[in-house]
Amino acid sequence: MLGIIDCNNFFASCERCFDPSLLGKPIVVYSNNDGCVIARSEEAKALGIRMGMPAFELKDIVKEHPVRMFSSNYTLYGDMSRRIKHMINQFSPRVEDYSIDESFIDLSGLDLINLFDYVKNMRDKITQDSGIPVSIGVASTKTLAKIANRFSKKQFRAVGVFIIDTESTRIEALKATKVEDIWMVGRRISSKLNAKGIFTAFDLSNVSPSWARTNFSVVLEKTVYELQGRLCIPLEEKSKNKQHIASQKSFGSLQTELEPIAEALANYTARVAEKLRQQQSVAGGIEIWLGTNNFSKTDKQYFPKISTRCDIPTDFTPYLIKLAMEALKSIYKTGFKYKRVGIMLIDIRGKCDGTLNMFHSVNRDKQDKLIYQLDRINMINGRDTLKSAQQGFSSSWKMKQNHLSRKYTTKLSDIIQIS
DNA sequence: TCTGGGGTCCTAGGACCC
DNA sequence: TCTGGGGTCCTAGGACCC
Repeated sequence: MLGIIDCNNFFASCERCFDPSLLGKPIVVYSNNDGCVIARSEEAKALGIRMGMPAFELKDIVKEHPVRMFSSNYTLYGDMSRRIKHMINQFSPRVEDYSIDESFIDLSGLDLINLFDYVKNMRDKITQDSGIPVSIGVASTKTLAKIANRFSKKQFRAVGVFIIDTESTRIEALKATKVEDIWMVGRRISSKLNAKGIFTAFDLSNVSPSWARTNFSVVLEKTVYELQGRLCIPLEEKSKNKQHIASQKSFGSLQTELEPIAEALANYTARVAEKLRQQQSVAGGIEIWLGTNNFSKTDKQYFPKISTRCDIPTDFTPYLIKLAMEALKSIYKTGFKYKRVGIMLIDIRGKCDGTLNMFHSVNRDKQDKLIYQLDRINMINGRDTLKSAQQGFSSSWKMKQNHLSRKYTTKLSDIIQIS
């Protein structure tokens, strides 16, 4: 058996955790730029606030009801996530870190008679000790465990645990689940399934896996097997290194000049390079893109993209920034109102198996020592204490965060930065 | 006026090899 | 008039996840 532990309304719960006056109140957490809703408390859901709802559509609801709004505070959520994962590790030797608010756990070897007690205790303890309510679904496959988790939230909220451990429970759960609510079945696939007369998870569990593969994909084939109780998607304990590392953000206001866009891009490049070094990799190239506001009906649209290669695979921020600046200049054109810029590191590989260029004489040791000291200084003193001049000091491009909460759980230097 | 950001895997088609 | 068969690698786009 395996389980999935999922934090309820995670971002909203994190905000509430540090402000008891928010108990029982509708809370929403906004995306970057305070653009749209990405998390809601139960009370907010009850008011009809939908996931992804643009902020301006909330205006009327907010007038009528005291909705508390928050800009997303990933420093806080990331740290809470780290704490909860630490607790989860006390309950199972094998854990897969699946997302910021979800973990799969191996529950094999537990006597079935005690399974419920064990999981229930785990759920209560984590909820109590972290201050974030969690729900646990348990079954023989990941796909079924996800369905069990939905049940634990919907039908068995007070308990917070649901286990699919008998054939009759499995069938009952599948019959009560629509295809669009199955993990790995999105909007496109579910509407195609509906057109073929398949509406519930139970319907889908009765098709032949090879039919699913022929008519859809190997992904849906695995889903069918997993609904039948046959494990196809194993637990992955070791988190793999990223193959792409990207950063893109919408500007706080539309930009027309090159300079602020270049400054923003230099900052995003510094971020992705930092992440690259954290996983001890180097990148063989970069991809840069630029975009106008695609929601606008009147603005001229322009979405250029370009990729370039490094002379030798590298993790050296100044070099990557230089490359990014050259790429940006080659796609930037005047006469457009730009909404976002982004960078992706591509062709990522381990630092040690990076290829050398026999015609290139860069002193890598020197670069490594320099960037190591930069990372060290920034870790101790706070992000961007030491940075590239190209990253600049202007703020015209920076995102809107008008409802940001405190970084309650992390270092002083971070807290000082927001004030 | 105002609509997020960061990922993965799979597949089809093109370009190339012998 | 009639022109093979078996591969690999790369890329772009689609679908999905949180």
